[in-house]
Amino acid sequence: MHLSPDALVNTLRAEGLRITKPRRAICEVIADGHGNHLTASGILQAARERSDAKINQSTVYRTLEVLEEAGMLTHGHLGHGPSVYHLSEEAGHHHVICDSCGQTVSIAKSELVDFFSEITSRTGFIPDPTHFALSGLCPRCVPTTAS
Amino acid sequence: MHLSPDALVNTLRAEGLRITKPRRAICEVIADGHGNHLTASGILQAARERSDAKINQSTVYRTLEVLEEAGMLTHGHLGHGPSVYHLSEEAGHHHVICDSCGQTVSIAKSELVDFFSEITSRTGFIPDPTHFALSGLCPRCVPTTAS
DNA sequence: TTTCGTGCAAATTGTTTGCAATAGA
DNA sequence: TCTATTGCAAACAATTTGCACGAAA
Repeated sequence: MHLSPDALVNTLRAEGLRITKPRRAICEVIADGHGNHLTASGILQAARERSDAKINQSTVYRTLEVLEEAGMLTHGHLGHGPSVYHLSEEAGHHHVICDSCGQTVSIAKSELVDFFSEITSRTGFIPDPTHFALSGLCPRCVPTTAS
Repeated sequence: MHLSPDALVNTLRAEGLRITKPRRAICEVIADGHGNHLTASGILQAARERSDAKINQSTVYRTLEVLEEAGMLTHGHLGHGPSVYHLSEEAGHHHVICDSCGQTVSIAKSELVDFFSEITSRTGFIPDPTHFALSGLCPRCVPTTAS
């Protein structure tokens, strides 16, 4: 179901890029993090743990960039804080994040098609659901809005 | 139609806060920027131009914070780059931003109610349309998607 | 062997904070 | 007066960049 690290690595190879230890480790972390919203620093940490190579933060950013250009990876913004990354394959959902507690929930892209087609017909824009989060308040954080 | 600077200033006063030259200038800039997406540094620049007082960036941030707490101001994130600010009054719209050229378009909140109520019934989340941007591609930047 | 990719350190950008001086109420 | 607010400078967090070395192809 989920992409294997090799799929990522092979894509890089197919692009004529070199496969290095840091890149391999980063690919593994990303492939492993299925469904999770990984941050650059989280990826760095995890990559360091699983590789004996010395890995630098800038290498992580550069590799993420390369993977994004290859179309394998997508990043999004969940409000404040660092960007989050996940496989493009798994990007078929919309993030909803709680302003108050940070909890996130996903909504399948298929449930948004009506909304998106409406936006397109109204504005001409073609929405990219992989890149934006919808903020709001989760049930737990909704104030007992009396006052 | 649009809020006057005095409305902002008076709100601050009503909260027991002091009215200083920097604050007044910042309120003027915000009230004037109706509909625009102001950034902190843009506000600083404009405030400096219209006031003889020396205004510091940190004062801008602190004043924006105070105005947000007072419910007058809202900030949002349009993907990369700095946060954008506008009057809460004018926040009844959704931002759509082009990933490629940065052009933004607004969609009235009223056109999103169906979508939002669907999200609420599905997830329990209450969306806050003032805080998120929807990214995508504008008509001009849509590739002649043949391949 | 030839470049591409790396680590490192320093630069950038956006934002926040500590603190002593200042100026609203 | 009295304390909220300010300017300043320094701290911070996320990300980017220049550069010489090291290692994939």
